[in-house]
Amino acid sequence: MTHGKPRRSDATRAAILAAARERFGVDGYERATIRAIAADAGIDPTMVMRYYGNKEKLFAAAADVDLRLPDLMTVPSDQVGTRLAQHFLNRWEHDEAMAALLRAGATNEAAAQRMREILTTQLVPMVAAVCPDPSQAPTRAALVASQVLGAALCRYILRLSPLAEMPPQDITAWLGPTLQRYLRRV
Amino acid sequence: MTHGKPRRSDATRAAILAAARERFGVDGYERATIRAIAADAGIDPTMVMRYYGNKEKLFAAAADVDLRLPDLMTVPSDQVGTRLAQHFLNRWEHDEAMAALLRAGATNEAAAQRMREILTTQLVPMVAAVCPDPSQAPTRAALVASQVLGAALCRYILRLSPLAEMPPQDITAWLGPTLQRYLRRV
DNA sequence: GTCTATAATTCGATAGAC
DNA sequence: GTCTATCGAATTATAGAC
Repeated sequence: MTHGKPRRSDATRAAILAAARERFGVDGYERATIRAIAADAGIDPTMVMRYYGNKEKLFAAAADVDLRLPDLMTVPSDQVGTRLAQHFLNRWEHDEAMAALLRAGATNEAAAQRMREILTTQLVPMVAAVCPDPSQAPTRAALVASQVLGAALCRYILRLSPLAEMPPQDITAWLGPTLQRYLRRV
Repeated sequence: MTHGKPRRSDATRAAILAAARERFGVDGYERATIRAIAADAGIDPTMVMRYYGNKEKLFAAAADVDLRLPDLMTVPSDQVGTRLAQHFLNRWEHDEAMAALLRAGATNEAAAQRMREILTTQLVPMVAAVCPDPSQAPTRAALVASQVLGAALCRYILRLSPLAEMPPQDITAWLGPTLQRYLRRV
């Protein structure tokens, strides 16, 4: 969301956001401190407050994730499950904001609210486009979320063996048929 | 684990544990305070420290959960998935310690360690008893955990609609085939 | 824009009277 | 066993000098 004129201190703001995503992702909302985030970003803690107002707004900015869901209409209908599993695995591996949101959502109501919004506004419409009966989209999307978030929880947060060490393609092979069923089963 | 002689203040200890399970379950590890737990139990905060030493030990006592897994050997092999889904739904609905452990495990390393122990010592052996190749038990158990924990996360922690409001039997009907595949698919 | 100093809370934990 | 009082540390957030 680029405004008309880029501010001079956008680099500093970006450094703060990167540090915030990492800290919120590793420590969760409560234990991630403004001080630690500022230290990681190499600036003064006061600057964080100046730029983002308070801790809650900083988190909202750090956890403003876009699932970047693919267009499943171009995928053969018997492969949408595997394709979606691939996509989510890739997103989790490369975007720290995903872990930040998940970890914080477990203990912080505002973060949980944001997760519900993201799932409702991004995942549900995509599911509605590929599932047999669009009126079932919220239910099917919630089931997809339950498996995707559960796998991410076990792999990235709890670091449960052997799920934490498995190659992404192995996980995709297991989760693909599950998501396929949640998306398409009549 | 009843010792030889029951102590006089076991009622107080039990009240503390019940309050701790609720607070840890609702607030997570960091935001659940000794003061709030003591207030819920109707006693002095000092007593909590006296009985349990410190916050970490109190949580360990509150989150000492037993999955009470059923003996799936007595269940027809094509129904183990549904039977297991039923069991977990029932456990989540009736034991606050389950939510306490899940919520805390997301932000507290000690709690995550306890979850790994519980899954390794309780779930893996059960899976080994019913899956085709026992050497795959850790992998299959982790997949079962990913779906069960993910569903619990969405339903009880994030309160994601419509999963949060669905009747348990509807959820069982969806998750049963998934768990069946994770347990038995060759 | 940047930093020092500090206000205002809150928490876990302890000492000690009774 | 129970409670009062409090310590010491950590946190978010603000005020204000430069």
